Amino acid sequence: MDTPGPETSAAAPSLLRADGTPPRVLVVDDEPDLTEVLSGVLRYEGWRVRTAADGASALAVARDFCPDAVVLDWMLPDMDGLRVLRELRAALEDVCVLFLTARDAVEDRIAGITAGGDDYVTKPFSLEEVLARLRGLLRRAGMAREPSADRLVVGDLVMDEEAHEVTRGGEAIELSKTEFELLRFLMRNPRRVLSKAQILDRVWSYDFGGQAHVVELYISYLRKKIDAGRPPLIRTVRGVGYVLKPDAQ
Amino acid sequence: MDTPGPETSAAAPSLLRADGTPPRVLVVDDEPDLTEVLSGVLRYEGWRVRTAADGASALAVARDFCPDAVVLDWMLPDMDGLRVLRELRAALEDVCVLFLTARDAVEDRIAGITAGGDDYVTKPFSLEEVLARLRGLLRRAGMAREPSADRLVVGDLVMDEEAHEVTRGGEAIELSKTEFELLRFLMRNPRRVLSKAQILDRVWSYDFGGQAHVVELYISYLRKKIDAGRPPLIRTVRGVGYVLKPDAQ
DNA sequence: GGAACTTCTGAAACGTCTCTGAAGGCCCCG
DNA sequence: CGGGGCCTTCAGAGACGTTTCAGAAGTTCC
Repeated sequence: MDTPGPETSAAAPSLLRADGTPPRVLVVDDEPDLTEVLSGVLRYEGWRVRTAADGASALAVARDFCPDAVVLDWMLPDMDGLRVLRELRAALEDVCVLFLTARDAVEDRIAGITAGGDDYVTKPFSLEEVLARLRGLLRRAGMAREPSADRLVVGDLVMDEEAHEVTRGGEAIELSKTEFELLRFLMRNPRRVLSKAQILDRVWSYDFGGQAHVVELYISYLRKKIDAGRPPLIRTVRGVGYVLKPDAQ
Repeated sequence: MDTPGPETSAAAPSLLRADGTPPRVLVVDDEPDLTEVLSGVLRYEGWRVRTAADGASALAVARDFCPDAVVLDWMLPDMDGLRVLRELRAALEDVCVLFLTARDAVEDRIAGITAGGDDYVTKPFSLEEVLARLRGLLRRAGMAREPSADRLVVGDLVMDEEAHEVTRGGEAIELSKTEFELLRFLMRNPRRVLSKAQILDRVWSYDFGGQAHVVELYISYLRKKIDAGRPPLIRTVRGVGYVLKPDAQ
């Protein structure tokens, strides 16, 4: 694994608690690799992070740490997710929970539990997906700093994350799910060169074995839809990666 | 599968007390799962929430908390619903009560009791149903902020929640109960992509074990009735969910 | 008790998306 | 000017998500 990916919020966090301190998140999973990567990226994005490997220690840490959000594996060695959720709720007033779960397992049991402000993501997931969900969770819980935090703008290119809508110069652009996530990552890091490895790490699932070639392919898809005929926003930096920036060099 | 429970009122609560603070609700049920989910959604919708698991503690909390509304299970371990209702009324001046009851049991007795301004819902219910009833209760009790709070409009599609009426371009549209609730949820979250899991959580009963396939089916029913021949309001966002939005673009 | 309607299941057809492989173009360097 | 990387694009196969149909089970109403 390499350095944590860059992100707008590292420079200017879009979310803050009422008291002005960075938001706190507790990551609970029994795979060290996963908590490792997740907490690395989250820290880089300006979150205060703590981790736990099982339900019991998660609850202990939660009581002490008072996180705003919890990223919680549904399958833990000592307790099932439902019980952890219930005890978390009992211990903390307003905590958002983002579940991590296997695609095939217990999906229906989770439905019904996420009814509040909670959310869940199925494994394998991309980091961008988790980050986007987490941001959404906190935004909806009233921790947004700016009301328009879900509106990304680069030049005349505009993305509405909630509506899953992209326009350039007012004209709507249809994107597939992967194209959308790639563009979101680019738009969250404007004027910053992103390597293919970084993009692969963020936009594709962590267990994706594929080559960097996919990134090139999807960049070309995006160009066709976004830059077609217009001044290009997506630039190639040969041997390094790609940048998204408005024409002013 | 995916995203959390958005709701218009989270961003801009449609109900407020006279003093500008959020409305207060007390949830009384002896099933922790149920109070869990209910209080989660209600909190998310901008209510102040307290819970109780039996009649005695419900009364104790009520005296201290002074809720505007009470969601009350008709079958509690220690007292029957009638007695709790009577004591609530004695303790609090203007409180609305929403009963939760089994479909087969005592329906006629409850019907007589709710004659006041109260209401009831039979188990199993959908969250949307409970939320709608609660909103109705408070609105009728004079806590509505906007007079048109029960009129949802998206493009030329109009829903009158109270009258259970839907029109598009002035033309009346007949919907079944499930179709109506699905459309209501969509109309309460216009221009926001809702995942099938979210929709399932809100519109179908909490004990519904079914798959997301039902959502797709009912979306297709709605399209047939609402979008037939006209510019489509219901859009599919592949791999993510569905959005309701006027053709704008 | 039957008719109309609603709700949900299962299966098949369809379309789109995602990724692989291969060919060709561009750029930089020798 | 030629060669080797790197990048872009095309074409296609398979996987996946969505829509639709048909029908069974349950409900409501007369």
